[in-house]
Amino acid sequence: MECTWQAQSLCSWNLWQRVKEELDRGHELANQLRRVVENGDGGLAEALVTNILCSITNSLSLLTGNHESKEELIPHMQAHTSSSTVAAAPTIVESSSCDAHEVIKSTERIVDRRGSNKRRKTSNSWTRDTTDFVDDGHAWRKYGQKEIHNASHPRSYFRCSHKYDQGCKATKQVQKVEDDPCLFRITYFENHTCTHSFLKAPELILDSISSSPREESDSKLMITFENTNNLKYKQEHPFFSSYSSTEREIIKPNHEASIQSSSCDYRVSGDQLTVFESSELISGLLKTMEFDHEDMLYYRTMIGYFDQEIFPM
DNA sequence: TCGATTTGACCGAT
DNA sequence: ATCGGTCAAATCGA
Repeated sequence: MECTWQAQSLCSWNLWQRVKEELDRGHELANQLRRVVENGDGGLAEALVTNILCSITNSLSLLTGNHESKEELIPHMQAHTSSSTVAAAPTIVESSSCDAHEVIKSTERIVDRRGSNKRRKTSNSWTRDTTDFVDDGHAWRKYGQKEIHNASHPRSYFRCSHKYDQGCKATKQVQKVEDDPCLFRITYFENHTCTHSFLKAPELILDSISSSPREESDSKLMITFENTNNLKYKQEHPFFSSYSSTEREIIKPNHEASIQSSSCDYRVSGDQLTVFESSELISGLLKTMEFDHEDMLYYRTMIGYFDQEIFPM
């Protein structure tokens, strides 16, 4: 079953603008990353990589209809640009964002503070509704579950696994949506300040899907966001934020690129971005979206930066 | 054995 | 007084 970008109501002009906005942002961030890597600022590079992934994640979320409002997209962290070379970047910073380089001033363990910090403020938080559990690359530890007044579903509480060893303050709450029990509402509080979680994440694999000589002239590139953590459904889910690679290939002009997530595949070919569902690359054709050449260039450039800068040969 | 989850208790905010 | 966020002992499972 195939449908075109224009034919689908979900692919409205506003949606297109938002996807383009995310990809533009990712493109600019990738440019920043290149300059940062050249200057050897590893910390800032890490923050930029995270923001680039936010852009891609948000784009994928928009493309798959897994969104309701812009506020539900993953907010970008504010990467402090100590270097003047990246100061001009038009990075959009959500109100809930926080400094990725923020240093935890005190990691001292508070003894028996149970019940403290109640009714937390909603600032510095963001919500996402999802039907599936897509790993966000962070390690979470469930620390509580509560029946909520006037809610038919309990709320689960998670904290970052590195709360104590690195003082990471990130937490999240997961609760089934009242109107749609198949939907999970995930509310995140505070950004991760841990560095370990950055290394743990599902994999972004640049995977050549064609190896035969015949196909070399028309070689394709697949980028796979693959959850390699074998996470339990009830334990893990959110978004990816880092990666490793098992195979890689430099993107060349006129190549076809595919992106595969745990729930969807995306293929970039010519002026089209094709979306497959449930990782069924061959049989699961669902949506095809038209892009103009400029946008495709942005997308390819961004993918190229991933390969060249994040996965150096 | 050890790390993760469960679940009742605790306690501050409303 | 009630609600909701967190703690921590008990329990589970690899």
